[in-house]
Amino acid sequence: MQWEELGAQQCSVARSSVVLGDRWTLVILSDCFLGVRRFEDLQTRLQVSRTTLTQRLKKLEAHNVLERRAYQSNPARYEYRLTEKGRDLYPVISTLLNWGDKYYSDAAGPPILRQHQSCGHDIQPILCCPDCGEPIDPRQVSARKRPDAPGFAEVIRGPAR
Amino acid sequence: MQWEELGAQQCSVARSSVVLGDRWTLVILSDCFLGVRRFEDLQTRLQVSRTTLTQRLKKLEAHNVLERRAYQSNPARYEYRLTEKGRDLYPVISTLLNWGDKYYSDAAGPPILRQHQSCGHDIQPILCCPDCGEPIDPRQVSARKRPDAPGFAEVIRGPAR
DNA sequence: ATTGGTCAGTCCAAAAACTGGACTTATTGA
DNA sequence: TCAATAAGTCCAGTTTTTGGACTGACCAAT
Repeated sequence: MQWEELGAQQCSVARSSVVLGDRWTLVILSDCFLGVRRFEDLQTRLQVSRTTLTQRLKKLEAHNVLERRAYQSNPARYEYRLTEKGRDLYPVISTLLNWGDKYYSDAAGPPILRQHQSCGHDIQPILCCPDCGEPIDPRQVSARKRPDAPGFAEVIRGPAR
Repeated sequence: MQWEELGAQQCSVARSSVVLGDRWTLVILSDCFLGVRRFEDLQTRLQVSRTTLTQRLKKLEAHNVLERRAYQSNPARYEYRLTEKGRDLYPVISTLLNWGDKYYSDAAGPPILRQHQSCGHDIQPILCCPDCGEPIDPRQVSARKRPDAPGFAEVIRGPAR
């Protein structure tokens, strides 16, 4: 199966993977959330090859995750900014960061600290139910296929196996 | 930079990307969360090449995200189950699903529905502050380098630019 | 007793993606 | 005039991914 064909699948994760599923995209976006906007900065910080970085930025722009914008002319220079669609990836990056912090940080703790301005604490955001407000326990969430959805998602997890 | 070298970086997202950052891993894990456990099922559902699926499963096992377990002998047959570390990826997959649902689902709505058993609603989990309980607005979260952390994360986003 | 099916892979050659590094173009500051 | 900065492009070599055929052990039906 080719890269783009994956997007035709009846699964939102598969469709998202067309844009996000490679070695670099998530780290690039993570840097974007830290405020890094320029080609040179990204390249230096991430040590990604220039070719690959160019391709990723083009792809993210094509998918409306980043916006390429001139910050000067003569010579024209561009920076990359998160769009609304891009900013909506914050929960993904943030939970990924939590996971990496838990399993891959050294004894001294996570390399990046996040502070919630509203309450002042250093936090690792957690997943909650928007209806009842309780923290989500994965075993309390059952998945099922939307009745009229096409495709064969026959195996669907019920509650708390 | 080589695949594994990326893991040496001072960034939890970079380290996570060593395991998760490719075309297939996230969709494979997504299927695991739906209860799919067997090689043939994954291959048929995802249409991934057998070679790649083998490699991904081996990698996920090596990184302790999945556990390979015999469910019969003669002939030996194996299934793949999420470990605790794997289950801890639920928030990542779940927020990714939210994003895909928002930007890539058709008019009829998301292909997979998730129901919170505790309160009975179909939900899309949201990110909350574990301290004050409020939903997270990314602009209310500032990131900074842990003071003694090595590496050069010079550009760090302050609050609400 | 043979045939066909299931399952978890392995093996291969071709195609696609990624790599480091040199190069380009236009400007500014020393 | 020389060096530096910035956002890329270009190239040839390496690494990954691909589809599809194949394997080996069993089972169930003819």
